[in-house]
Amino acid sequence: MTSGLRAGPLPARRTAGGKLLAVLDAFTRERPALTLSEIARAVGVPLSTAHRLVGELCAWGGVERDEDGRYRVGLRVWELGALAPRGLGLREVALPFMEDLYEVTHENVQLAVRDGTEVVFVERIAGRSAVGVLTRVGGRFALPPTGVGLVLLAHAPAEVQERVLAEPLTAHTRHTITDPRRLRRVLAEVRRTGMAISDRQVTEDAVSVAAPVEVSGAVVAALSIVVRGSSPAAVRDFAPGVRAAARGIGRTLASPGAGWRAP
Amino acid sequence: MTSGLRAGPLPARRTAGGKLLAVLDAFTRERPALTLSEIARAVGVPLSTAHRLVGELCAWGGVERDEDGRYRVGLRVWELGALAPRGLGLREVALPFMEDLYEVTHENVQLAVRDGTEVVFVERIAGRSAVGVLTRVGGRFALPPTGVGLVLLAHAPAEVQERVLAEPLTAHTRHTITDPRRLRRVLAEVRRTGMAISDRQVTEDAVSVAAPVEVSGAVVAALSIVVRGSSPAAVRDFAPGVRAAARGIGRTLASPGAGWRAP
DNA sequence: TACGCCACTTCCGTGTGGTGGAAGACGTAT
DNA sequence: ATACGTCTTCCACCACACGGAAGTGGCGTA
Repeated sequence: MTSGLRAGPLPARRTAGGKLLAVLDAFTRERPALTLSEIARAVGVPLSTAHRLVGELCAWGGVERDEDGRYRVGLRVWELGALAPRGLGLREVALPFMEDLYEVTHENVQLAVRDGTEVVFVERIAGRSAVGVLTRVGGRFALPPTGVGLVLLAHAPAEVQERVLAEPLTAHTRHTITDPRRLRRVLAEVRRTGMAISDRQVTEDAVSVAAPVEVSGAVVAALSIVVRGSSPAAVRDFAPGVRAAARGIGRTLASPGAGWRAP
Repeated sequence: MTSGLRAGPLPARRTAGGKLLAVLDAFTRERPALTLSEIARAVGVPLSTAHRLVGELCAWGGVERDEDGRYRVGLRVWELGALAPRGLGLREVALPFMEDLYEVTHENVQLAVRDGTEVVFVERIAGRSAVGVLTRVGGRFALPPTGVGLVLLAHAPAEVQERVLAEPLTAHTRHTITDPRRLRRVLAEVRRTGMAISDRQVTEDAVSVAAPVEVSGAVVAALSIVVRGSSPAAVRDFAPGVRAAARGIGRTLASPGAGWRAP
């Protein structure tokens, strides 16, 4: 294989197209509605340039204007996103299995994929009685502290693992693993057992158990259950169910020639 | 208000950014995976130009490469789409109401918004026993023949209604309304009764009843139930439930300062 | 092994269209 | 009235997007 076009780091050059995409990047979960001036500031271009960029996106449907004159992400982007195999495609296959799991446990059920050195949550079923979790559909989080993240990291390319292990591990609670050597041992354990347990690494009262979704040997996603608890024992009983559901999703993805391959 | 930046028709000029967006447009539900050559052909640019455009999108995360070397819509687009208020935002609010409706009826429940002169389906709950429908989440359809479309069209700006009425109405079945004057009368009826019934206008065996989702007087979406049947009587009993659920969604959208305004 | 074909990748000189300063319109607070 | 902030339009300059051409690698055929 040649060097090829792979997902790289951030767009370095300030090209015309890069700026257009930078405009979209300006929208976040915290700031989903922006004025033109805010966009110009975020992208780092003069107002007139931002005006032209936004005009282009607006004509295409990538951003929409509400009646306050502020801009929001447009329907066209959502529509395109529905074509992303790791987004809606994955969700559609996984949802029935997740619902079964929720029916049995009535706890939070989460589905996530890896993007670079982060988890992206693709779907979540949350009960009212279930423990509150920080994550949202479409949201990101660091890999090491989450159950799904441990699974995805354990089966990630060595290069990704080293990149994560090289940087300091931020502690969210006093149970968060911050020692790289300990994390290495945990990852080996995850590979050996085919599941991961995150014990109060994200919040003080939540424990999760996660399992890999495999398609022809490659781990493409991870499924987990999050419960209130203070030790791995809180989720042990759920492990077989999570693993079974994850395998079911993987099997369904592999079967119907829906073009599912590893990223 | 000045002329301002509003969503316009297709991007006319072949600008740098326009081509970048055109690359994304090349992906459809029918062709969700494309080779570089296919993209170049679809966009109408030389291979070398396509290569650069795709490289830029790839670095950003807008497209991803599977191991066959083909390109697919990337996770970043899906993630951004999750910020679209009329996409995931709407879905999150509406889903509980839709599930309630499904629980009671066990028929297809659909949520849609209008984009230009088409409906875009935002969410759908389908039972196994329910009648088969053509629509998918993220899919588009003409306004006049569908229940949700009638509702959205009836409450659309006059300019949009005239644009739809000016063009010939394509018949999907022998029940599809093709006479503009009759459509006008139906739309008036929809406004008067606060609901729409589509009687076998899309397929020969399906009838649907739809109701508007209103936020502070503006219709932002439409909710419907689709059942097997051969006359409006098949859905009459469901109408109150659909209207109630639609009102519930509208109320929830309006309440929590989640920034919901008319498009 | 040699050849042809196809899909992809890289390079670089040309000229097109992206750029951003400036000026004006509009609304709102002082 | 005056000042400020936001948005919109215009246009001359020159960076950088463009695409032809040449090179690479894989695969099937002879």
